[in-house]
Amino acid sequence: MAEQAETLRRAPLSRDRVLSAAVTLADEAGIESLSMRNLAQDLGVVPMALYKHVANKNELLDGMIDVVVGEIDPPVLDADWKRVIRERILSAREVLLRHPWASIAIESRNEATPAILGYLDSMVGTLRKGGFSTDLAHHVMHAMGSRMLGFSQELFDASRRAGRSGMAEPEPPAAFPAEAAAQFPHLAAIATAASHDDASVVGQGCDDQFEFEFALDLLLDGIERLRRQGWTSSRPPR
Amino acid sequence: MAEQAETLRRAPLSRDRVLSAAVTLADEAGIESLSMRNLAQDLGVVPMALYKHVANKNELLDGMIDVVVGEIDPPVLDADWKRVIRERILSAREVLLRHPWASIAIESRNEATPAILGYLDSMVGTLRKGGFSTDLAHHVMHAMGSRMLGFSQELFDASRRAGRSGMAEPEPPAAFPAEAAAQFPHLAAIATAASHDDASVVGQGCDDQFEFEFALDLLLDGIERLRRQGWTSSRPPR
DNA sequence: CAAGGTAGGTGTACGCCGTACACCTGTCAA
DNA sequence: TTGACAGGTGTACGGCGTACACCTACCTTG
Repeated sequence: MAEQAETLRRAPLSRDRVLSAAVTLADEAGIESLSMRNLAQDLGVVPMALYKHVANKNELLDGMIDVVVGEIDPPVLDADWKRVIRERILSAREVLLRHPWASIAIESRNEATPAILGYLDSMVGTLRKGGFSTDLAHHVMHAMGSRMLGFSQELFDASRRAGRSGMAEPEPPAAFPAEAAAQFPHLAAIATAASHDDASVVGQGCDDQFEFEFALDLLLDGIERLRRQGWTSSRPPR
Repeated sequence: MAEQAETLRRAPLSRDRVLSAAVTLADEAGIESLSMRNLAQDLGVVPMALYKHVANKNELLDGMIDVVVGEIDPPVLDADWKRVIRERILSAREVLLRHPWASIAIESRNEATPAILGYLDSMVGTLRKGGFSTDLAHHVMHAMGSRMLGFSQELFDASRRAGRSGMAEPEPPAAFPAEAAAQFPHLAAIATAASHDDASVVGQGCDDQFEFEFALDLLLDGIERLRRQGWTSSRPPR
């Protein structure tokens, strides 16, 4: 009887409930805690029940990615291409900062999901409307790479690390250890300079948002120059 | 006796032998076939034997990464910063193309290995010698991101996919499916344009090497402009 | 030369993982 | 009333990383 009550109390599963529970679990406990078993437990259900709503774990990840991509702001209308793209990418970045596991998940899938294709397609549309040739638009998309989706492969980047191991403690300031400083003097110089010139930045002494926008604008400015020059592929026949 | 003979015939394990067997296995069978058990089998040894030479699987991956990074050409001497950096990055790219699993492995580690730190440090050194301030060099390193190591996060890129599932068949030309073309018209336009304007490019109609160098030069040119202008961080106080 | 420490390979076992497959049960259409 | 079916359950399998106890061949040292 108690069991029956519990069964009744529980809202029935659905693909959407599974996906949003998965997103929440990954947000809170890190992507590596997202197992079918853990997810099922969160939903008060036996692991195999999930398979009535998602085909397998890969499809679950695809669904989670689409949830995240759906949170990116739609393009601003009636603005020049550069502003539209810049703002959309910065919105994507905000979304990915809310879901630090997502960039990792996107990278490790090997097919684009429909939602991502839709997003990219709309980006190309913005470029075309801004006067880019198909050719140039194509190369621009490649040049932007993952930045298009609001993240850049930073090699070793604290916020992405967070997606791996849940709420790992923010890690003490961890100034460049002396031995490493001797071995990597140039990196040490950067590390100390970055942490000194802005005392308000704690811990890792470098402002990710600034770096992201620096690279984004560097690219956008270069791209704008190519567009104004009427750049066209001088690709050798090869 | 036969067993004894086998034991004798077999060269003794060593960290180097373990690492290079692991690299070979990942090259040939794909990174997802690299399990401690498979690796041990290739070496004619029981899985736990590996743990006498590497602490655990993560440390194995770190070691493999260092092997790969060690294959990158040293910097050319006596050339201007731009050429030194460009050539070194293109060398890194060649290495990573030989080991398609490596970019994935590098991305999924969360600490830089000493070899990578050494590589990055020497890159910063090149910039500094080329007249960059520590500040600008820092931002440049961020802007280059993973391109510094010869790969860019391309979102969905055939060569990196190969690192996942061994020698997956090269996949038929796979022209943009008609239904998708309707849904993503701009992507379809790019896909057809790219595969038409160079008949010699087979299958996926887009020249990865060209795209890589396009983005690389776009960045390098923008960076060169900042350097000439004596760019300095106008980072807002906050 | 005997003794014993040690480096390195072995065997077993544990707890995770994804998921195949058979089953049960409540609901609703015919 | 019946029976199909959607959706939750239980059991089981093969794979994974690796802890831990062991065994054995060698080298050092008295």
